[in-house]
Amino acid sequence: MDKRPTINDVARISGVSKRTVSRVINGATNVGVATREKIQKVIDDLGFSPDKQARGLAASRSYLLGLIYDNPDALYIDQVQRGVLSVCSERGYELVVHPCNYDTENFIDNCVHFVKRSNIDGVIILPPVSESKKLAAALRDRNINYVRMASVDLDDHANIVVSDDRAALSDLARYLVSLGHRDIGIISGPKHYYSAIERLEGFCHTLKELGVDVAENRIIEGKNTYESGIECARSLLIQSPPPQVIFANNDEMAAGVLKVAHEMGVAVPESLSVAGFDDNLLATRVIPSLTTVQRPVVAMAALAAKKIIALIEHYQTEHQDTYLVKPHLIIRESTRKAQK
Amino acid sequence: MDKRPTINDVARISGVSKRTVSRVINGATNVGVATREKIQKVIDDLGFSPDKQARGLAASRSYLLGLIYDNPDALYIDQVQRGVLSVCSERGYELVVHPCNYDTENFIDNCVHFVKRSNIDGVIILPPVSESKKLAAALRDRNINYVRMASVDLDDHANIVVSDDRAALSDLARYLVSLGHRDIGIISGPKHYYSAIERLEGFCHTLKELGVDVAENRIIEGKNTYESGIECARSLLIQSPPPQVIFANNDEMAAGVLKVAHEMGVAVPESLSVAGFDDNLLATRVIPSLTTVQRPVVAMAALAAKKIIALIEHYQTEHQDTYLVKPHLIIRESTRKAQK
DNA sequence: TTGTAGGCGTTATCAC
DNA sequence: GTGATAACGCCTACAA
Repeated sequence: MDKRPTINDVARISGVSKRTVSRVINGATNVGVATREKIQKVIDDLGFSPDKQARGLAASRSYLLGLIYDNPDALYIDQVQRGVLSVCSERGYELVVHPCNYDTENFIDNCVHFVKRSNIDGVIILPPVSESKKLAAALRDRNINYVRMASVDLDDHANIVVSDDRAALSDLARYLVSLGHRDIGIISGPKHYYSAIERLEGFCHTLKELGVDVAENRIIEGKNTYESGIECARSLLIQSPPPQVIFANNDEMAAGVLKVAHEMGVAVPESLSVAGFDDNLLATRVIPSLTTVQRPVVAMAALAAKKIIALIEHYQTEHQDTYLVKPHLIIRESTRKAQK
Repeated sequence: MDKRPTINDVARISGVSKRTVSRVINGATNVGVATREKIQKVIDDLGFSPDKQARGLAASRSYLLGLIYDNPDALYIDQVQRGVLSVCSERGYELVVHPCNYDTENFIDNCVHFVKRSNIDGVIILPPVSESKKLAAALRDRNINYVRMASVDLDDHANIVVSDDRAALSDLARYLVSLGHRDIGIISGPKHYYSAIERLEGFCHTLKELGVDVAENRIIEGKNTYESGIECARSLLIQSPPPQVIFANNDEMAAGVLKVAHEMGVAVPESLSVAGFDDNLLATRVIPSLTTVQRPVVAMAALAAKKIIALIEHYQTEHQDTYLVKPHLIIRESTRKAQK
C-alpha cells in the first residue's frame, strides 16, 4: 500500500509540533489563527487524514458503529443500513453489522463480546432484539453506548427511537370502519413482542371506540412469517361467515392471506379487504397491491445514528429529545368499501 | 468501560516477557511447551484477547472486511452479508458495509478512500459494481485485496467467485422447450452488464441449438426494475400474437410481467408462461409462484470471504482455485406445457 | 527458546 | 498559544 502522510509529516512541513497539528485536526479553539491556517493548508496539500486505528488506540475509540439485529426482514435491514450510513459518512464513522440469534442463551454475551473485541463505540439495536431489557441492561452495566429502535417507549429518550405503531393502527381502524366494515379479523404478531401488542391494542382500542367489537375467535396469533400467515388466514376464512376484513401484523403474513383467499376463491378486495404493516417490497408487487402502514425507517435510522454519535461524543443536541416518529397509512388496492 | 487485561498483564502474571506472550497469541511454533501452556492458562483465566486496534496499528491490519455494492436487491445483500459473516466470526474479522453509487464519477475514489481511511484489510465486491474493470484496476494498483462476485470469469481465480448464469439459462431454455414452447419473449437486463449478456446468450444459444429462434422484436432491454418489467411486458404482450413465454432477467421484472398479464386478462400459466432469475423473496409470494433460477448466494459469499482472508493472510488453500458455482433451476407454478 | 528495544500514529499531561 | 514527552497495546527486528 502507498504510505499515507502522518501527523509527523504535517508537523515537520508546517514547522510546528504535532501536538499543535493534533489541535487543528480536532478543532480545538486554542490555536492561533495564522498557525491554524498554515497547518490546514499543509493538511490539504498532503491530503492528510488521521489514521483511525492510531487515533482509536490513543483515545480509546474506534469510530465504528455496530448494528445488532435478528430480523428476517432484509428490506427493513437494508433501509436501516442506508439511514445509518448517511449519517456515518458525514461524521467519519463506519458501520459494522452483527446479525445474531435472539433465541440462543448466550446472545447477550455474544453481543457484548462483539462490541468489546472491536472496541465498537456504540450500537444501534433493531426490533425485536431491541425489546430485550436484559440486553439493554447488560450494555448499560458495561458502559456501552446504545440506541434502540422500537415500537414502545421503553428507555430514556436519549437511548431510543420509537415508531408510534399504536397511533398508526388507530388510523387504520378508523379507515376500515369508514369503509363500512364491522366484521374484522386479525392475525396478530407473536404476543411476546411489544410491537405486536401495540399494534393489536391500538387497532382494537379504536375499533371499540367506534363501536366495533372484535370477537375472540377473530383474533389469531401469527408468527410474522408468510407460512404462518397462510395458516392463520385459513383458520379465519373457514369460519362462517368469514370476516369482511383481515388485518395482518406485517406484509409477509398479509401476502399469505392473499394466497389463501386466491386458493379459496375469495375475491380481494371485492369480498375481502386485506391490510398489512411495513410497506415491504411485497406490498406493491402483490396483486392486488396491499393497503399497509409505512414506517419512515430510513429517517428513524438516521435519527438513531445521530443519537448514538451524540452519546459517544458527549454533547447535547435537539436529537436527544426527539424520539417519536409516526408511521402513516398507505391505501392501495386490497381494501374497499363493504358490500351492502 | 471495564479495563480489559492487556498483553502486559498476561506477561507479568505468567512471569515471561510480552514477546513470548505475543508468540503464543499468534501461534508461533518456537515456544517451549511448558511455557506455552503456562501462558495459555493465564490467558484463559484472564479472558484476555488482543486489542484489535493496537494490533492493527502495529501490524497495519484492521481485521475489518469491507463489502462494496450498489445493488437494489436488499434480499441479495442480506444473504451475502450472512454468508460472509459466517466466515468472519470464525476467523476474527468484522464486516463493514459500504453501499455506493456506481453511476457517480467519483465512485472509485469513494471506494478507495473507504478502504484507506479505515485500513480495511480487504473488500468483497458485489455485482454489478464487481464488473467494473476500473475499480478492480484501481484497487490492484494500490495493493488493496479484493474478491469479486460476478457472472463472468473476468479476473484471476483467487480474486473472483462466479456463478455460471450461462449454464443455468441453458437449463431453463431446455426446460421451456421441453414444455413445447417455441415462441419465446425475453426481457433482458441492461446490456452494459455482463450478467445480462451472459444470461441472454446462454438462453438464446441453447434455444437455437434446439431449433428455436427468437425474433428480434421479442427481445427487449429492461432495467432490472419492477417498473421497467411492467413497461417491457406491455410492449411484448401487445404484439400479436403475443409470445407463449416470457423470460425476465430477474424476479422483479418477472413480477412486473405478472402484473401486466393480470391487467390484460392474460392467464398465467395457462396462456403465458413466465420465468425469472434470482429466486427472490417475491418468487414464492407472488401468484402464481415463479419458476426461476436460484444462485447459492450464501455459499458464494462464504467462499468469497475465505478467499479474501486467504489473500490477506497470504496462504494457499483449495479455495484459491475453486471459483465457479452453478445456479439451479427452480420450477414453480408460472410455467406450464404449451397449449395445443 | 526467550528477551530487549523500538516503532506504529495518534491523543493526553503538563509544563512553559 | 505552544511544545516536549509519555502513554495506548501490540508487533517485529535483532540479540542473547
